[in-house]
Amino acid sequence: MVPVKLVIYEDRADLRSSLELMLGGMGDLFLCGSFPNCRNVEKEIMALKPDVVLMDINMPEYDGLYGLSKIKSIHPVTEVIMYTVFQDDEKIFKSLEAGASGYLLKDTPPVKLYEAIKDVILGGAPMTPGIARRVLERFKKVPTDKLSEYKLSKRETEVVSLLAKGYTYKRIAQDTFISIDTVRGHLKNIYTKLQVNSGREAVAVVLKNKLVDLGEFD
Amino acid sequence: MVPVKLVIYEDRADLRSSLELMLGGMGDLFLCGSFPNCRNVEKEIMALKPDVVLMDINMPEYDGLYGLSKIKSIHPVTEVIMYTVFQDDEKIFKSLEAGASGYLLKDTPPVKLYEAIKDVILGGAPMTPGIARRVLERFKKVPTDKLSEYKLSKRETEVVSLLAKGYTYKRIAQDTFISIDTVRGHLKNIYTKLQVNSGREAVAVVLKNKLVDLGEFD
DNA sequence: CCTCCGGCACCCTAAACATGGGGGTCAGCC
DNA sequence: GGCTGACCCCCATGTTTAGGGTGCCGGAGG
Repeated sequence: MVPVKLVIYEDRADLRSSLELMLGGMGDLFLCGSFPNCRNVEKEIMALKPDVVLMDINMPEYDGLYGLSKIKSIHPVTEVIMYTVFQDDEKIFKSLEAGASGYLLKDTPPVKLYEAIKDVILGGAPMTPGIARRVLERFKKVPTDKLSEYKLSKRETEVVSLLAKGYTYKRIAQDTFISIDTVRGHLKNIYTKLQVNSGREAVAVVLKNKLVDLGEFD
Repeated sequence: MVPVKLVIYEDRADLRSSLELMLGGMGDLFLCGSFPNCRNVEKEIMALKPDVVLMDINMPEYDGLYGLSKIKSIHPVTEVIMYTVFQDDEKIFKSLEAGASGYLLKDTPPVKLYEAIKDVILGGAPMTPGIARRVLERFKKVPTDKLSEYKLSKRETEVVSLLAKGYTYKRIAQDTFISIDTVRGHLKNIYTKLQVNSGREAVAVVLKNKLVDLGEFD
């Protein structure tokens, strides 16, 4: 198998050189570059076209999040593993939104680091256990699904979800085979229950709380 | 360390018994029950109060998703690892929404299975690499952040995000220190760019595509 | 230089909407 | 039987929106 081309971004010189030593020594890794910050990330990535980047987040000035989004915009096939001491949700999710393929804390033992790099190449998404858990937490449904909280009836849910599609009253009336006045009536009750007083507000509420399915778009 | 109390749900008798053998033999696991379906899951969980459940998804009648949600509602501290041949998104995300702490495919080698159980106890979230990747995909912002796709200007983005909060034109005008007619003007352009023709539709579009931050609600 | 575009402002009109009434049927529950 | 809640319909009033103009300014770029 062709060796995996690896690039490291890490500001602390001592840590960087030990990473170089450690990972560069692995037979099937080819460490083709390591840098203390992301100032020239675009040039570096374009020149080296690495398979995997190990990216520290906390670096002066041009930090890891900056580097990550640059990499993903100019050479998206490069897999980026975030490597940091930080465990705060904001950094985690910003990284994942920007397309990071893994997220490791710096207390990760070297062997695991190596495994993570191999893993990411094989289509995995290596994460420190605690991080993985955080990620899963995001998926949990809001307790009792709020729909019951607002107690919208079946018909009301139907109407409001059509509203959320941007339909006019007329269109909603047609689709549900009821009169436009009835639609109005339902909306009155819905607005009361949701404690809003405009359709747009209602749409915002139901979408934010995922009360309705939007289906796919466009 | 106190042994981890484990319960297995798996309909295939052969697989179930080999799991029993394998995992029961581990010194720090205490296999306190194994069942071919979730018919009596409530009674069983209440009686055994396991630390971890290894849950097959595909079982006749009372399946793993059913079991999972029952467990999470009656004894939420029990960690549930889904264990299945299925890799389809719907099952994955339904499981995670319902509170599963891990998701393993059945091709997972036994050692990894054991590790996963230990992992989940330590607050991890063991996942087959491919699954982890799927999960991360969900977090990715829509490609190039569509904002650029729709090419909304800064002001337009601002206006439309206030609109998404349910504000009226008047309110938006006040908040942005511009005239209400200007707000109207911006909205006209926005609607054109988003290819919609009502505020509610616009709200739906921006929320679905996560073009704006809604901040937290209520 | 001049043109384009974002941002700003104003006007008008017709349509859509929010809100307040007034009704009514039917099913389920005490 | 009386009550409640979901669902249905109609009317009237005033406000808000959508969509169509027109015009002015300033900065970016041909």
